[in-house]
Amino acid sequence: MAKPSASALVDDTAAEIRARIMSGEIPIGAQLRQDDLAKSLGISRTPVREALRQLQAGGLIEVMPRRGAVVRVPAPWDVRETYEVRAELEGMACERAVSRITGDGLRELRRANDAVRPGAILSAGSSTAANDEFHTLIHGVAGNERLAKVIREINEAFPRNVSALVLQDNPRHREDNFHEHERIIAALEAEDAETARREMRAHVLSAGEQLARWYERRSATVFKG
Amino acid sequence: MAKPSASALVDDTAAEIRARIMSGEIPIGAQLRQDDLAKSLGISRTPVREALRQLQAGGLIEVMPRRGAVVRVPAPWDVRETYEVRAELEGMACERAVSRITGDGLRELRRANDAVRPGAILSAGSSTAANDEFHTLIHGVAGNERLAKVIREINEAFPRNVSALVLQDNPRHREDNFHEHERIIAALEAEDAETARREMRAHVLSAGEQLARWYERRSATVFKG
DNA sequence: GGAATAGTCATTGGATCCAAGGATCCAAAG
DNA sequence: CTTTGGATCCTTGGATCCAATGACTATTCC
Repeated sequence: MAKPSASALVDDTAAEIRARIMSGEIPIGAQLRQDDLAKSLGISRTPVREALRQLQAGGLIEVMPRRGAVVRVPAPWDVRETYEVRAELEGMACERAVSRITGDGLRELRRANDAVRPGAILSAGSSTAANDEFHTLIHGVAGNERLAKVIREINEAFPRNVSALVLQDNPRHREDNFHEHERIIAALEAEDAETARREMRAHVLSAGEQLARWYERRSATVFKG
Repeated sequence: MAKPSASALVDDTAAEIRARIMSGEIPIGAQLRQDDLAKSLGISRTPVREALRQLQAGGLIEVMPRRGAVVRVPAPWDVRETYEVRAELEGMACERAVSRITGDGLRELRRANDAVRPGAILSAGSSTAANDEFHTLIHGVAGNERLAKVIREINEAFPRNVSALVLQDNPRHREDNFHEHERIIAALEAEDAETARREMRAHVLSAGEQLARWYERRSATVFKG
């Protein structure tokens, strides 16, 4: 799928702003003033505006007419709904991967997952990186570009650093994560499509539930002050 | 899900251009010059540019840097991939609808489908309209906003008038369509989630196959001259 | 006569300019 | 002291201007 890439500058700008939000450098709920971003990137407001519109289409930010843009604060129910959809799609990808994956593919999955085995020393963010890699590998094997694209777009709806926090703060979740991945690999190896789909689905739903709980706790804290 | 709606003008512009493409007024493969669109809409090029970028994000058009935008010509394999994803999501929606649909909901579905029963007199485009309504009703009942949104976005990737042509030119397909809908309604009424999902999945896949074949015939014709 | 190159043209991309609208702050009145 | 009304300011949205680049054409050389 050849990316037409309308304009290098606008796309780069969008990518840069997205990265800053994903990394938490621009926090959830923060105001995004076009002039600030433009000066911070050394360009004029025009490409910034278009980039913001692109991010809005992805759902990462909200733009109120004449009132500016803010990084969207996901509601817990929205996180749950989104992860239900993602779970379905990742399950589909995993099922499709069963008949397509090779021995090399399985080895790669194991390697990606071993990086986060219980007891491993992890730098900040590396556990989400490994997690992302695991899923991306499966999307690649699934052999459906559109499917991969839709999942990617869904994942861009929420800041990535939050998922990192969820994993970092809870060794228990990290361990669960690891074992869920192991079960998925086992199902792929056994060529059990039904189980592969079910395990992946459960895995994503569980991750979504953790994320939704994190946002619930966050909003409770914010409301109290 | 409150739509932030960044700017009325840009969104309206995007909607207008999208409508023109969907209706076939702007044909597949046509060049889209910003200046023409701007003059045709009585506005400046700025909102047109942003609207085009929005349409590009949806995949309806392709923008090559410095070379302008064209209405994307979907490749048959792309149609098939996309409809596989859509089939999965519509199946999910249908499964979820089983436990949520009411008697009134079932009646509405029957009414929407009866409009296209074999032998009914149909005006141009009304069969796709009825088809769209049938699916939209189910999305509403499924009770997952994000799911409905993702399906909507996927549907916006291909011009709508082509689907209309596919149905209009083939009474046989229209009839098949009607019976597939009937089976889906029956499964919903019987509260058989598994069957509802399977029937909807098959229904969407079949529609996708027809659409892909249409594009195959089209490209064959074009290449011959 | 054909091909290559240079020059012109058309169209997009980015910057700047101007208008419009909402928020905030201050003052005045109840 | 509180509330309401107005004025000012800040930020975004749309229009216009200028630069950059790819396409088309004509001319010249082989």
